[in-house]
Amino acid sequence: MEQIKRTKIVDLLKLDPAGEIVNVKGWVRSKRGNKNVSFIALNDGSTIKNIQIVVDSASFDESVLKPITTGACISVNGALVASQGQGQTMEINASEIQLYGEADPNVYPLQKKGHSLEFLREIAHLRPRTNTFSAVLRVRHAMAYAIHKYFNDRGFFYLHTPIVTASDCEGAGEMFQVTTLDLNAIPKTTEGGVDFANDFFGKATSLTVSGQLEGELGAMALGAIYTFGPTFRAENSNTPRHLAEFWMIEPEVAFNEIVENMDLAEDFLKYLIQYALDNCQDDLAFLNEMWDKELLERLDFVVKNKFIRLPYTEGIKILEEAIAGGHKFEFPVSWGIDLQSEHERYLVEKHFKCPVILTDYPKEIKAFYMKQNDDGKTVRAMDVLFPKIGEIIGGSQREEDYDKLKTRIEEMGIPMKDMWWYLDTRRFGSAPHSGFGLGFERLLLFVTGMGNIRDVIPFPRTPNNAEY
RNA sequence: UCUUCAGUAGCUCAGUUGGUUAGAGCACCUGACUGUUAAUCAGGGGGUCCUAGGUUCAAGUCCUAGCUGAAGAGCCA
Repeated sequence: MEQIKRTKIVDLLKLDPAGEIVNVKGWVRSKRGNKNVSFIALNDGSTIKNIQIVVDSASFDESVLKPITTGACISVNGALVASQGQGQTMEINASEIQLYGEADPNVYPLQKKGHSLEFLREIAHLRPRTNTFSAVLRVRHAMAYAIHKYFNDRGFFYLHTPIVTASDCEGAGEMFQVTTLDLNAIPKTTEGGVDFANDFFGKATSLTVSGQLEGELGAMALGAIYTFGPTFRAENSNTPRHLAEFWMIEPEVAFNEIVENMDLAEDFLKYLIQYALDNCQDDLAFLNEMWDKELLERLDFVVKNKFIRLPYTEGIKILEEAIAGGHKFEFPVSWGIDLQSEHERYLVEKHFKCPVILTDYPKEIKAFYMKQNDDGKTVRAMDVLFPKIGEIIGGSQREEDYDKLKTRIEEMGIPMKDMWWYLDTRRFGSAPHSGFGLGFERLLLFVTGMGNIRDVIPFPRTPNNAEY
């Protein structure tokens, strides 16, 4: 086969189809035709679009064409010409075809017809070859890039916080233990507990549930930082919105107060969504057509409208008025409750029909590190609530006062021995600062319109599932 | 973890108040067709009805337990 430099399909489609000889390599999506001519829809992952390969049967031996089935990988040399057919502007008249790898149709699980997402989850090693997952994964990449670009352009520094952590008080849920101890012969202390003195780190360690506390250390030196890495929660959560391993973005900014934190969160989300609209048109158009007919409309709406900013106390009033007006909730509403999903959904989807930033929650239902308001009852928390997916961002202004923070830690029974380094930020050169956490896969749920979080990460980790 | 629903061909599903040999579409194989668009047309092969018990003359269908998946809830991002 003649050696010609390969052109990706995404680049090919920008060329003038004037008969230039090109090479494409990719995976066969379908082959159809008659005894005179065959049409191969070829995809190489560079775009959701296929290139049509036209094969004149007279020019090729049947033994060459037969193994070219759905899923096979081939390399094609041929002339890039304007298409005679209706469905595409250009196509390649094949002159040479090389088979890289066949895909026995009797056992290859992907067909040219559609599959259920549940079935595709069982073949996570092959599902990136489908239109839906390749589109989702390209959008995922674009969002990861846009996140780095957003922060870099604004002078934030990317801080790498540890994945293995010794603090068990990050306060965000159950943790996975990390150990090299022999689980069949666990050493015990004289009191009967596990003796971690001989463990790898000499103490109990876990996988991180949040990089926030370390992020604060960075912000108090570099001014503005963000983290973007994997986090782990050993919660037995079986929902379309939870993963045991997921990626989180956590910006932290010195001197920002709660309003500036809200400004940052809103601007950041709108930037990312606009970036997707500008750079992932083909993939979003496909997802809109295939899975969620209101996707583009919804993305456009979020970019164009101001988020509602609402104190928790006002939110409770609205919910109480709704009840007075005859609306039925499963859970009761009163000041001090943690809002249930149905309450958040009412505010976002029924009352405002717009993203909502809820602020100033009762301190009892929020984490120890949030800055206490002067009313003595609430803290400067902010949750960004989105239609369809609920809480997409959780954040706050942090308590910068050493004594107030220490008191709160004691009140909540958090072991002080693990917190000394965190408290040092308030002992030495403390300053107001704020930050938030954005769940990367929750963002992707919203941007792609997919309904289940297991379908926006290549290899989902959920309770009872760590295949691949 | 709780509640609800589901599990029948490779995939998506139908299968009546329990009643002959369990069906369809797609996929696959064979053939037809001079340019198709998830091509079309004709024919063919393909089943541990999730598993284990139970009720019954008779179970894909009813009951019990388990396994798996999904949706809702809790927790949260």
